[in-house]
Amino acid sequence: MHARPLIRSDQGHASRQEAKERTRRALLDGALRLLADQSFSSLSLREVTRRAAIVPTAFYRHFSSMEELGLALVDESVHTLRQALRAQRAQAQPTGDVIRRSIAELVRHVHEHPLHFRFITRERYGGSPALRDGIRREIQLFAAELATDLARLPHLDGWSTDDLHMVAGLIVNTMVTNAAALVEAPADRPWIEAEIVRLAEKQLRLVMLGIPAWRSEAAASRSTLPA
Amino acid sequence: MHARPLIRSDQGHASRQEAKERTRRALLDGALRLLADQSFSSLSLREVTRRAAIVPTAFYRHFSSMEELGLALVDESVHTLRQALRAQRAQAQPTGDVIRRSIAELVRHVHEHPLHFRFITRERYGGSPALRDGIRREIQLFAAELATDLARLPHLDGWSTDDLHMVAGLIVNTMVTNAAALVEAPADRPWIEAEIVRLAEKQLRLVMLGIPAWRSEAAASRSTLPA
DNA sequence: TGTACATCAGTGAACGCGCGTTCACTGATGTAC
DNA sequence: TGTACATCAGTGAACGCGCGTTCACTGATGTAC
Repeated sequence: MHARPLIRSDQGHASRQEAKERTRRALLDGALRLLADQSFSSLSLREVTRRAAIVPTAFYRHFSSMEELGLALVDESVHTLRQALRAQRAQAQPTGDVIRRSIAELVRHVHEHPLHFRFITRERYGGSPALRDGIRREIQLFAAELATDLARLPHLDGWSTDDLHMVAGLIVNTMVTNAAALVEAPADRPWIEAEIVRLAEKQLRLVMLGIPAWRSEAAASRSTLPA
Repeated sequence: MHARPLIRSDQGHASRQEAKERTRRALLDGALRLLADQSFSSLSLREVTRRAAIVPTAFYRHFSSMEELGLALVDESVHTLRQALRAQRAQAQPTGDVIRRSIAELVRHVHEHPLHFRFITRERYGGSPALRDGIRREIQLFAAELATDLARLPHLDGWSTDDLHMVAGLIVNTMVTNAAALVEAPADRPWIEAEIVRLAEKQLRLVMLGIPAWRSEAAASRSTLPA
């Protein structure tokens, strides 16, 4: 009948809890490795637990369903990418070749976390509604952050919020599509990858060239209209 | 021991053969309807035959495997789209608002064949290697056809083949990504769809505005270099 | 035209298999006193 | 510090189910003569 103590002794450290965390990671990593070769919807709970070297029923100590595990994978896949892009933006002085540097960072990241990228790419449209929604939301978040950054560029002052979101969407779509092409490219023929990178750079440069023209068009139509 | 006759009487018409064709269609259509709610990899042979109202084993009279059925679906999904775009191109005089008209055609087509589009969108990255490859090939074909058309525009004479493919790739990627967003948009909230269309139009217009700038940049760098 | 035979789309029983989930359990780790 | 009890991650047997594929079959349609 005693109430359970609210304050735990902090000397016991975390042996049990650490072991649990290690198993959880083994489940996530095992799933991620299996997802290199198949879609999430065809991934079975038993396959994942086999990879993690636990019995199927122990799965439920960590996730209440495969879908919950899938959402955890979306979270961590997108989280690593967002961290990387934030880091890059922090050091972003617009010195010269911004486009080439952004793409180089994306390529580096795709190489560093190929399984995360493959997972996101595959499930962006192919997954369950919950997975798709999670990924869509994260991509929109990227676009929103990019729009905020764009708003600070001298080229784009005076642009409406709507136009900023439009161009951010175009850039993010182009990056995501090319990243998907990159991650699906056969690893044994590196020149294919180089070709994708080269074309992606050109595409983004073309978009950038459109920006000043758009601005003057908008300014022109604004100046001919009554306030 | 008689050789079987090489020339068949052509009066028997096609009753049996017609019935077989009807069952084949029932399999394809049943699969397509089921694919509105799930990915191809999680679609079972027995589900498909249930929809087509035949016994599972009869499936093999029409396809040797589910993968073969999947490839047939890719073929016919992309075929209808290519026909539509060819038709539009045939009547294409560059009168005024080309972008708005192209997008309107795409939207019309997405509405007319939603199941085909959803299937292509989902399997473009999520499917088996064979499906992905089939879809990738078809999209590249679109881009190549568009590049050929672009080469005829007065704006773009003097562009290199490589640059034409680059800009065609950018346009096709933007169209495909926006078409995917369209087909995944909730049908009960039509303003979301209108918003996607509006932004897609702006994005393509921005790309078009970049084209003259690109050309002069290329021309400039060419004129400063030795032939 | 009529008959005898060939073709073949679809049937239905059967198989072995991997699946998700239930349940009662074990035994090491953590906590109260 | 030592003891008695609580917690809980992981175990292992068992279940019912849908799956892909095999096989021998049926009977309507098509063909030869």
